[in-house]
Amino acid sequence: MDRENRVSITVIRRLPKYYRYLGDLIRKGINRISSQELSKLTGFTASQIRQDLNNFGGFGQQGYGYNVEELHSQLGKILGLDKTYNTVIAGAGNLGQAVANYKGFEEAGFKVLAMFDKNPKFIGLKIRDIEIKDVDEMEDFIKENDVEIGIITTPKESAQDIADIYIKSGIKGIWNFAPADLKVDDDVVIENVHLNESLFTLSYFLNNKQDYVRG
Amino acid sequence: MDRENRVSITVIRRLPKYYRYLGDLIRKGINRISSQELSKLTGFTASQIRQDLNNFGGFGQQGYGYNVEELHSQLGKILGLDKTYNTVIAGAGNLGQAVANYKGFEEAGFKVLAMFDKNPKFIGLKIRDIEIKDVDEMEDFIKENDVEIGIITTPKESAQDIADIYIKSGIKGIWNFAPADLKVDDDVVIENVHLNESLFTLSYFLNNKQDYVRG
DNA sequence: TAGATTGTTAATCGATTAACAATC
DNA sequence: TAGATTGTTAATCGATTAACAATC
Repeated sequence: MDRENRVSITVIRRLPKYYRYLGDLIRKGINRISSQELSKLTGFTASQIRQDLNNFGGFGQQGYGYNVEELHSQLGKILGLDKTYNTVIAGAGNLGQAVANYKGFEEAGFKVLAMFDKNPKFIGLKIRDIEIKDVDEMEDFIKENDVEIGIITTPKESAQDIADIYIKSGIKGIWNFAPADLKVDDDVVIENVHLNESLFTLSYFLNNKQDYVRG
Repeated sequence: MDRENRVSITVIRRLPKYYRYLGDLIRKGINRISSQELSKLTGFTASQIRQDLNNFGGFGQQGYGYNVEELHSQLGKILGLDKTYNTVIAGAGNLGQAVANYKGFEEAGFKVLAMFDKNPKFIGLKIRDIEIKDVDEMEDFIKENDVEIGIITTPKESAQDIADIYIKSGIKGIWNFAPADLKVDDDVVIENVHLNESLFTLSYFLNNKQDYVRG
């Protein structure tokens, strides 16, 4: 797949939502769904859903719809959730601990091997069975343990330094919670969780909801 | 501003980023910036930046650019950051504690008055000076304390119940961290932070980066 | 004034919606 | 078979980019 036919980011960002609802349906024992029913669940139009899915193949069947389990599994593969990833967390404060404690990530295949911090009060502690180590050991640890994803839950002042260590260590995917835009090599993927921006957006809509309600 | 000329959500979601960079510039003592320089910082095109800002007024000056402090202040007003908000957090686990501990939110005007949980092991504890109370007291507390924003950091199973209490108590803005889409009245604004979806998106791009790099 | 840069219109591009033939 | 629903093309809509006159 070259640039010409790569799938747009807006489509990709809808896939996890399909995946989540399909997982819910499996748990409810439902094994068939139409684009129209999926539309009701997700809020995307049926047309959009069919378009989105057809970027990756014809998963449906005319007159029937989609097999829930099959589609869930296909989307899992597309999203790369059919394998496991070794991750580390830099920043052992509450946010780092929250991520480390969240079992949903491990169930989805994202295993936190270790956490790192520079504050001695954290070093040596354990979150579940995950040890908090000195950040000075991070580079070696990543190289020795096949770590693919680096998570950043430090204050923004340290975020770029951590990113630099991650990249030097060979990490290609960074999940960044610090409110900063990190500079990284072209072949490194960054996904930002900018909580400030999210909160400020809420604030905007709270103050302007009359313009958007029933619009 | 009616439906016809309301500003699109894609524009709104860029505003916090402008706001953040302008704050950085103020701290650096820079008091003037052109759309082109702001483009370099943010990654949006200069044309887009001028279009975005002109949705709200002509903040610039031909031949000069934008006054940093003035633009920052205007964007702050637009985003509703020129006032303060009372908030509460439902869910006193790590994520709730992380939000409660994050001083950046308070500096931006979002004050956490209390946290609520149903687990007795949390009730009575304090995060900074924020008390964790029994969720049964939540409705009364919200009504008595002018709470405008409700934050949800519970597991997904409780999220809808919490949202229902929030709405019953008169809250109009919900910041939801649970991996669920909440059903709320039309006049209630929800901003979701879906960490799963973010992580899965990272996973997709990590597995398909060859298609997107240098694209 | 001359140079710079905005505000704004027009052109382009991309994403969403509508429609329907294909087909299970 | 008849009914249902996909896959896919065409039409529409909206967002981004380009261009330039206005103006500081």
